[in-house]
Amino acid sequence: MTKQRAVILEVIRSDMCHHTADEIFVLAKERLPGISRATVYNNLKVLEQEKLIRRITGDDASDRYDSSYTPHGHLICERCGKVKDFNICGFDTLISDAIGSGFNSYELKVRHLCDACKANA
Amino acid sequence: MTKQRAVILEVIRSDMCHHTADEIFVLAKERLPGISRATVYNNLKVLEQEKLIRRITGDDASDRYDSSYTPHGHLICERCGKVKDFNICGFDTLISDAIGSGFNSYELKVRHLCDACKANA
DNA sequence: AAAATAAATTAGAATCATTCTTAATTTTTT
DNA sequence: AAAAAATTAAGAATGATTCTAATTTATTTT
Repeated sequence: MTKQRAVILEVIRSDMCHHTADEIFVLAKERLPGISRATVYNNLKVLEQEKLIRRITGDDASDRYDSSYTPHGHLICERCGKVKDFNICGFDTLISDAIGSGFNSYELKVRHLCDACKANA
Repeated sequence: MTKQRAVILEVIRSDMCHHTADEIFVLAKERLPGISRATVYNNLKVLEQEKLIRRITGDDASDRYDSSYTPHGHLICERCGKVKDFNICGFDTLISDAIGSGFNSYELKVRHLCDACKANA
């Protein structure tokens, strides 16, 4: 656990939002001005392998990172793009009923219109 | 509905797999040798807006396209990247229980190791 | 049907996220 | 402290997708 890796993990944990790699790079740079983009990408990969964070693929081009590895749902507003977490009980059971056991993880994205966007639609 | 668009849709429908844009380009080119990559990308976007196909974001770099717009699960092999469909009954109910009604669509990806990859692991 | 307008297509350049390469630096082991 | 291994930095390379400008095709108007 190098100091670069520690800062990257802290950045991800210090905020409920799901940042992109580039946002994480900018935020890490504030604390470690010499840090390089490659280091951010390398460590994001390492941290995900170690199950300390989770990579989620949104609707836009760049991936985002979640401070929790435990799978859960992501509620994505189709208008403003905001991502909110949500939990579903009995979900693992439902999936293994459908496909049999032996899956490694899942990602669930639900698209909707958030309250704010619904208000001025 | 231009002939290019028709061919692209046919390519997607003629096969159970979920092709990447580039694969669709190559297959469309067999029937329409002059077709350009930009046309494929443009039409994939149009076809998705018209809910004739669905774009799915796999684990690898390029998106894939599904001949069915109706939401269902995708089973993705972590090693070879192959995508298989699966259906989950009672899923819509489960989601609306968790987040309330009013969602527009969802995407569910489950990661596993396919039989072929499990065999020579 | 000809002219005018609008929409779609093509080819390739541009972009953007991510990965790769190589050298320098830091950490760990002996 | 010397040697070996791992990590980092900087920027070049890659690869998927989007953009641009010119051309072609389709549609509408006269």
